[in-house]
Amino acid sequence: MFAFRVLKRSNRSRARLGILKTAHGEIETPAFVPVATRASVRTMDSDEAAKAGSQALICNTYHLHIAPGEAIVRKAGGLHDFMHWNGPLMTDSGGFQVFSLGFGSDHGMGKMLKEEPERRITEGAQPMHIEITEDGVHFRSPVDGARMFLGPKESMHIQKTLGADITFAFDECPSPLSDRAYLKTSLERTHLWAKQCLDERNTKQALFGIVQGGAHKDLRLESARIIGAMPFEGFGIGGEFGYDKRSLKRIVSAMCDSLPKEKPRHLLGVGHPEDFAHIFASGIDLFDCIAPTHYGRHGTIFTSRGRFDLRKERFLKDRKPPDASCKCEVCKYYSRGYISHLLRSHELTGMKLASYHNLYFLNAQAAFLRHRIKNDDL
RNA sequence: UCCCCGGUAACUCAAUGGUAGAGUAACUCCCUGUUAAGGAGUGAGUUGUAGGUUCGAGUCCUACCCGGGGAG
Repeated sequence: MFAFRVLKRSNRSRARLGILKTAHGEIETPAFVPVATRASVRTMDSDEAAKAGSQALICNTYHLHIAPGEAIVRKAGGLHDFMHWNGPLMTDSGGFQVFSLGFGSDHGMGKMLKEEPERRITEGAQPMHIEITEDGVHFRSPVDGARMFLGPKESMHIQKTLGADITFAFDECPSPLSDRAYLKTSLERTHLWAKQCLDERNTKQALFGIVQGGAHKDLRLESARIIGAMPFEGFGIGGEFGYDKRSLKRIVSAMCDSLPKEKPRHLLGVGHPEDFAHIFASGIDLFDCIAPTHYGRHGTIFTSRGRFDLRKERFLKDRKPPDASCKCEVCKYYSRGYISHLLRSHELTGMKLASYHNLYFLNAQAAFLRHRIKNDDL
């Protein structure tokens, strides 16, 4: 069961309020979707993720295939039972790992750039540790070095076995260093894979196609037109959008204009809290980001007054809560000083408290922006 | 009182008589569909003190100071 309904369109921006229904419950959109790569929002159990305001989670096909393997998850009753999460679940296809374990690893960089790069990856280039072919991608297991292959068929099969409510088509997330020629070839491959994923679809799970195209608006629009014409239940928007932050809003807005209006759009892997308003105003319904847990474990908290690195010594004597205007349990009971002490001592609880606050803060930020759309304020 | 061992960056320790280094901590910056409880960078020293030998001493010699151990 899958349905998406737009409840309200803003007359001030492309923002829209909606409700997405799955067999495991509804999602009020636009919504932030926390990342639970290995079937857990890092440092938290599923109840805590829910308490922090999460409506849905997104797990990863590649990671769960490697450990514990989809067969074990299925025998445990499927992903929902396995991780004791009764709400909507998504699985990402492993397409991002084509980048992160490929060119991303080679060049020691993430998918976002801050300035114009000096070197470019050109057509025909291959990453050092993986091989990208027409059919899919050859990886080596980080566990035992065994050869493994992930393509559209394989990804869809694993995702079916895992049993999330929403699945994603297998794509190539191109490196931000890719030149136009590489991007065009990669895009054709991603479009081909999208079709092959549709051939493997099942009736129990929704399938979202993924739009790519890098920072090139024309390629983005071409991708949105091609993927948008395919019978997906929704669409993921992947990759990067240029080193200038304003280009994200420009490109995402343009893509939302050319994707089917009645279907949900999920912005993949983007979402620092200061960008939420732009993301909403661009017409996005769902988006996920590792930021709350990733930054939390590294000691950075997001607050209404900006980011703070609680590992810094000056926070040890700080008796204030992480964010005075936050309603989360961490801010209710614990001080920056305590969390700082735990983080500086490498206590796992410090990472957890920071992660939990961050997650709550981001979910609350999304709820607040939904409220603003409701009140014609966004 | 004597004997032995030691004293080098904030901490723990390196350095055949030839430019004093590392790890940790500190500080700064970074992290966006998790290769990440991670990464990059910076500052950091009268080598216990005072002499001596030497072209050159953290290193060898003498005295003293401090710490640890042993003998009596």
